Order: sequence, then C-alpha cells, then structure tokens
Amino acid sequence: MQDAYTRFAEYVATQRLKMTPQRRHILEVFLGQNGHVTSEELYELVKKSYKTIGQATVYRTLKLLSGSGLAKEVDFGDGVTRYELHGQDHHDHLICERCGRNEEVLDETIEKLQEEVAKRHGFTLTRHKMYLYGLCPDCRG
Amino acid sequence: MQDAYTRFAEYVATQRLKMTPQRRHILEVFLGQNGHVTSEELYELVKKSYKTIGQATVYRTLKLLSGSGLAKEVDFGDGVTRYELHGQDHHDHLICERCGRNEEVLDETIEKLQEEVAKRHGFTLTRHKMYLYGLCPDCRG
DNA sequence: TTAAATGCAAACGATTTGCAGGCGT
DNA sequence: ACGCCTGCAAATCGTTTGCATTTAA
Repeated sequence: MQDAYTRFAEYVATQRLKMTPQRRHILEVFLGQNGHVTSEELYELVKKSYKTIGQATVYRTLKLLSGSGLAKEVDFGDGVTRYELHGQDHHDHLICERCGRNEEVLDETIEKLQEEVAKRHGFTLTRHKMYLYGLCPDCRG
Repeated sequence: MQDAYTRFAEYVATQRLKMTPQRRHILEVFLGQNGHVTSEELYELVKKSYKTIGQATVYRTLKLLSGSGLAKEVDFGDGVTRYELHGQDHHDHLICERCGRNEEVLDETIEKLQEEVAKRHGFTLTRHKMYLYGLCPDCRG
C-alpha cells in the first residue's frame, strides 16, 4: 500500500506534469489536516513553511489534488469550496445551522436507495452530495 | 387557500416592509416560471415588462421571497444560486453531468432515513440538500 | 532544451453594499 | 413625515487567468 505522496507523484508523472517543491509542501500540509480546509486556509498554513508561495499556486494545486483523486471538493453552499482527503471512505455531512459543527455521516441504505432512484429515472449515478442541516445537541437548548 | 401574491403581501406587511411595483413585477414573473431560475435570468425576464428595474432589486427581492417561504434557494454547486417555487412539495435533484438536464426526484424512504441519521447523531433535522449526479439516458451513449 | 509551473497582479463573475433621491405607509 | 426602496455604480469575495520569468525533466 503506497502512501499519498507516491500516489500523487505517479499521477503527476502520468499527466506529464512536474513535481515541484511548492506542490510537495502543499500536499504535505494538506495531508496534515483532518477534516476539510478551504483554499484560503491552506494558503495561510502553507505560507508558514513556504513564505513566498502564491495564492494561485495553492488554488491550482488543490485542483490538481482533486484531479488525482487524493482530495475531494465539498461544497456546503456558503460560497467557499472546501477540500478534504479523499480516502476510500465516502461520507455525507450533517451540519449544525447554529454553530457550524460538522459531522461525517454514512448510511448504506441511503446510498443504495440513491442508486435506485437514479436507475428509476434512467440515469447512471456517478456521485452525489447530501447535506443534512439541523441543530446539534449543544445548540438545541 | 390564499394565493402566492397575498401570502407575500402579508409577509411584507408583518415585516413592516413595503409592497412596491418592482416587487410585484418580480413576484409575478417568478410565479410564471416553472423549475428554477437564476437571479440573472429572472432579471432579464423582468426587464421585458419593467425596463428600468435594477439588478440589485432582483437580488434583494429574491432573498425576500426566500425569507417569506415562497421561494427556495437551490445550489447545484456551480457557483450560481437558483430559486424555485417553494410549494409543499419537497424534492431533490438528479443532474446529468454532461448535458445539465435536471430531474426532480423524491424518495420517501430516503427522507425518513435522513431523519434517522440525524437523530442517531443527536441532531434535530431542519432541512437537507441532496444532489445526485450521473449520466442521463441520452448522454450515456 | 522546452514545456510546464510559479508569483504577481489584473481580470472575473456572482453577489452585496453605500448612497442620494423616491415613494409606500 | 418617516423609513423603507430603488437604481446606480462601486465594492466585495472567492477564484481564475495572463504574463514574464524560473525550473523540472
């Protein structure tokens, strides 16, 4: 089982792209995060260990990571794109409307039903997004 | 059973806001649409019957309509906010990744399971978004 | 050597906002 | 009258892009 770094290096190679120090740094910092990060957040983090990095490079690299399958875009609908590690573990999101707390959830039955719904309409399902919004235990007061 | 116009008028009144000709026009055109519209699209449509209308007024009114419960925001994740009539009929979206075709879908079992997932995590569910992406029959080739 | 990558700043597209004048209530 | 509204343009915000210059392969 190869590590994320090797996986990315291979992806970059097969695409005839280049492995640069910037990309290495960004990947490393990204891997160090858990949960999701915005491009902006990652940019700030990367700058600590790579002062001259440009904002655009982070945006571009995050897209690359997304293309390689290492990162996954998630969109909570607030106008900011977030990225999270894309393991083999798919999950959806349960978000507290008051405090923003976010829990990853997964329900296999729902997953299967989604396939069925698509099939019922003649579609071939490739992916889906499901966001559940509500109040978390702490905020329900 | 009161019509949408009256409903909006009442909402506007209770909020101590005003019913203006612009808002009337925008509501009317919005009601004439079926499916979803972007702010931009609605702006273009409204301009036909109200030449001097401003872009900002449409944006502002759409938010108002959303607040009144008459309209509902939907976000396909492409950076544009769409609005659709918010009847009592909730539905989710099945979107073709190639041609953009969009079908409204609803599965009661999924709806119930979503409640359960939330409850399992101690959350009280207030709303959700579910977007299924895939290839429609025509694009599957 | 040479196509790709970088950093910068300017460009972008959707949405928001400040403001002076207008207009429902 | 009093505030809410409007239309306009300028401002924002996240993100993308053009470009001259490096740099990995």
